[in-house]
Amino acid sequence: MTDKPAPTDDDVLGGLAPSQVRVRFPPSPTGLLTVGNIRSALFNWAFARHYGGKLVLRIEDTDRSRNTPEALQYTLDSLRWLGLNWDEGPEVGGEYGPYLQSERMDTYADVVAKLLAAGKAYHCYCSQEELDQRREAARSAGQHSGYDGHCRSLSPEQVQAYLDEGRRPVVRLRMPDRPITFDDLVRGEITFLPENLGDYVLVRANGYPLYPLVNPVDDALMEITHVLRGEDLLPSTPRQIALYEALAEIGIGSGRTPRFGHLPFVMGEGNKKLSKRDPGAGLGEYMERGFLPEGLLNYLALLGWSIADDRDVFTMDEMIKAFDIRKVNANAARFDPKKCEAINASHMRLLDPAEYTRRVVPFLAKAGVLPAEPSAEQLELLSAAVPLVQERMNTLSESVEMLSFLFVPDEAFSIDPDSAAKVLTGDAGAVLEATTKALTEVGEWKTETIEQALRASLIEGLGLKPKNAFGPVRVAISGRRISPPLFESLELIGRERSLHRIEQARAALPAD
RNA sequence: GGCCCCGUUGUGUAGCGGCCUAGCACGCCGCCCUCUCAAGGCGGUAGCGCGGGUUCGAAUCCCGUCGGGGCUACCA
Repeated sequence: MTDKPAPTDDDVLGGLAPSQVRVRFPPSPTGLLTVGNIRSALFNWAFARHYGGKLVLRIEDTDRSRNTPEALQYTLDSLRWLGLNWDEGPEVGGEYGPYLQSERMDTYADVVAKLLAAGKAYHCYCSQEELDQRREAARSAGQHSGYDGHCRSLSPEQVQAYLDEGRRPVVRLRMPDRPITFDDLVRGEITFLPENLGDYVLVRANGYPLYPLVNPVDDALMEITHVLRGEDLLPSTPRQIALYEALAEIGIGSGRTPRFGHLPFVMGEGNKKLSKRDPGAGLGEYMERGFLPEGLLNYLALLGWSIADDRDVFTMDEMIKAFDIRKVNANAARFDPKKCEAINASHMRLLDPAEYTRRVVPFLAKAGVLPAEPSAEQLELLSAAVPLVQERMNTLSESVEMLSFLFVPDEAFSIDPDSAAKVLTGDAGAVLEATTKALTEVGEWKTETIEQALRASLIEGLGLKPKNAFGPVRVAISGRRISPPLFESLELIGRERSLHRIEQARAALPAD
């Protein structure tokens, strides 16, 4: 039996050699990157790396005031932090530059002139009011509300009349009068009928080029082969295809219409697309909270894609190897902060301890626990402590409160009041007294000997349950009820400081 | 309103006509381990939106329906 043929790479590549793949990520540097943006960037990156093609970073800054140099730099830094490196674009150059649209205005003007000369585009003199009026009329008649083609074939006299009225025209693309069908890489075949595709504006009356013009023009000129982007752009795809075809006919660009793949939305709470103002949407939060780039990326990859049916933690190298745009899901996914953390935590545990140490230093420094450049001793202590906390943390920043008691000088050491109230009650006195005695008598100051001494003294000697025996000691030396393992912690702190802290805690005990 | 996309447990997914009395992960609940918290182990909870077809057989194919979302700018 012959079923439908199994999809092959060639269905995606369409005759291209893998290394000819050129994809792009075109952020508009208007602020921060959102997790949705990042997911798009990630899929493009993984796609390019999978085939050994190129990832182009193009900055879509045609929109005036919203863009600042700082925002651009922040965007670049963010991508670097994530490790989503690009082959062409700002800071790395390339054959197809410039990569900032604001520096390509001459190109757009030139393309528009050619489009106009070839009759692919035309001037439209309709005023906003006239447009609104006719659109409203069409809409209430249950018709499509796109442009009605009013200025498609104006006579020279009519044009002159409009000009005499002082009207300034926009430029519209002449849409073909036939259905436009394309085979979406994630959704399959999609068709739009011509009656729903009005001629759209390429250039504003003030001469300013618009996104629907510059985006496809740059894709054509930069010879982009695959466009992977959010599904919000799906409805504008047939218009872009029409532009590509017009450009091809007048010899601009590669002449090849790229393949499209529309990625599902990343949604937030409720049922709306995650917008940049939603909490949890911006990359900044994740950086500050100490997410690992590989953890965040791994989670984001799971939103619409999966590497296997029984596994969801993987490295970016594994993703590159396995990534397949055809296996991307078409339905919108909700961002789940809990799972994002869980995946990140898995990567935290996977980290080499030395690497964990290196990465956690900035967080300890920021919290004032360590200097920006810790001493050799401090680093040694940190290295010894990392294995104790590594598997207990979801994010790097959480490590701070788990580790600070090791570094804080005695005079600055304090006990969490809540923990003290619950554990350091009057009858903890006996426990601490016995602890002091036992610890004083410990021979070699090692985890094992410490544990032995305390168990003998508190469990066997005082007949306490482990929880009740060690709780007060834990709070006394770490300041919190939740801490790294106790005996190891005692070893790291050293006998002097341990005894000192226990004395402090005894002194602070409520008298009863 | 019009056009388009989407629809498997709470969430993310696996599933591409029989392997599904639907797998995995997160979450949640319980148990074990245990010096706290984690980690780890074991078990549990909960799903194919609905209705028609097609077929010996449908989560899988078709149609309809309902629901959700997007687009509908001289923003990007």
